[in-house]
Amino acid sequence: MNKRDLPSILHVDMDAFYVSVELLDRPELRGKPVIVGGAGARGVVAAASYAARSYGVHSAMPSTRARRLCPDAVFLHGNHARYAEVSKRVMAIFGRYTPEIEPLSLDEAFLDVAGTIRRVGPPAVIAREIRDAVYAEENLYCSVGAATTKFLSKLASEAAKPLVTRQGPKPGLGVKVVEPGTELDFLHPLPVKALWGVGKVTLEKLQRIGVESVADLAALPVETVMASVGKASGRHLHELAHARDPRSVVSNAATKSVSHEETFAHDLFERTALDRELVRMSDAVGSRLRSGGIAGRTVAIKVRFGDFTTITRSITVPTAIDSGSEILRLSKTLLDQVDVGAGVRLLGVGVQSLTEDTTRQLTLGLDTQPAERRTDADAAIDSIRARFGADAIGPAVLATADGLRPKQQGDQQWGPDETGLNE
DNA sequence: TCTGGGGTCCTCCCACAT
DNA sequence: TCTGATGTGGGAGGACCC
Repeated sequence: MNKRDLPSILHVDMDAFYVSVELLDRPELRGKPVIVGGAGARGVVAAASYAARSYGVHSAMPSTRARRLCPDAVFLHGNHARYAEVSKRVMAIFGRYTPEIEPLSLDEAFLDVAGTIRRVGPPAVIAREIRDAVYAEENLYCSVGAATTKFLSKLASEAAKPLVTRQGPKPGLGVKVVEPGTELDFLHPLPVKALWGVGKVTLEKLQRIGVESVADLAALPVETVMASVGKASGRHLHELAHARDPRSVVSNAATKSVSHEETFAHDLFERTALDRELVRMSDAVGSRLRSGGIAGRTVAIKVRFGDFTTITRSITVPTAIDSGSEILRLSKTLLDQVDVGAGVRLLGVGVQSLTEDTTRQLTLGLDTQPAERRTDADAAIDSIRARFGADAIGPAVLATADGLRPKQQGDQQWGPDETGLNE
């Protein structure tokens, strides 16, 4: 039997992951509406407990709106490092069943268990065992979908989730298997929005040609769909609507970009203030590149103004860089081209066109400091941070006002916190 | 309603080389 | 030598995902 005759692709999705991890440390909040996210005026909801969801609160919702919908909700700032640590242990549990793991985020992953069936049993049994193991070892629930393709398994895990009702949450299936031969019966009644890649804009385009359900989309000629939403998306969505998805589970996918961006509690108008933020962000991006053993040739900045219009500017250099000072210099050059007089709401720095070759760094004729010395300096910074912690050393320009702590991933994941919560 | 952060992928446009 | 077609890479913006 061909291995794809079995629903051997699993999608495992942790239930309300961030909130559930918080509840491990604060069991007194169980059953209550709890929201993890930015509590400030510009914050958003990262995760909501099922009790909070029954008030209509959902992730990506502005925190101000969530507070209006659910005034009694407990807001927690969140702890990215803690979630990453728990996630690592959960992924290790998956690893006992298959080496073919493709994490999508901290709280979900695809697993290819075709090679596990002989040892453990059919995919439904493997899914149940994984779910039980995660609960037994981490006291966390997850939902598991199993199907012959990636996107069907993802939809299946969604179907296995707890139900949100006005009366409160109801337990879900926990495990949902889409048996081969029943794919279209499962898929076609779903709203077209359920397809991966259909967001607000694409949904509106599809609705204009009369598409509401996946079945509607499948019934159209592919040319009609392509004319509506574009060639690549149209062909892709039409294939998905027929349950065709040849993508396989990719473990160890290479990172394609590293970036750091931040929304400020209040718009910044002064170039000096923006330059200080660039120093922090460039330092953070460089540090993350070096810790991952990668470097990149394209440096990009992102600027969002007070009216929410957003621009990006980028520059590509001949040789890959991973040094904070190099990234800073290029990002400053890019910011020079932007009129920031209108006030900046968000600033970001990123590096793309990544490669693992970090052996050579050139000065590119733009710097007065020899590249070799700068690379040595970066190495020294990295080793001091590794030994004494992230606060131990940092750019001198930041030392007076904000201490030395460099920006780290997840520091301000869900918007600026100006409320003093969790202080 | 008033919109975070970190990513990936797609599309369009332009410049340049062949 | 000039011109158009074509391919490619960079830059920018946008949609979408968690």
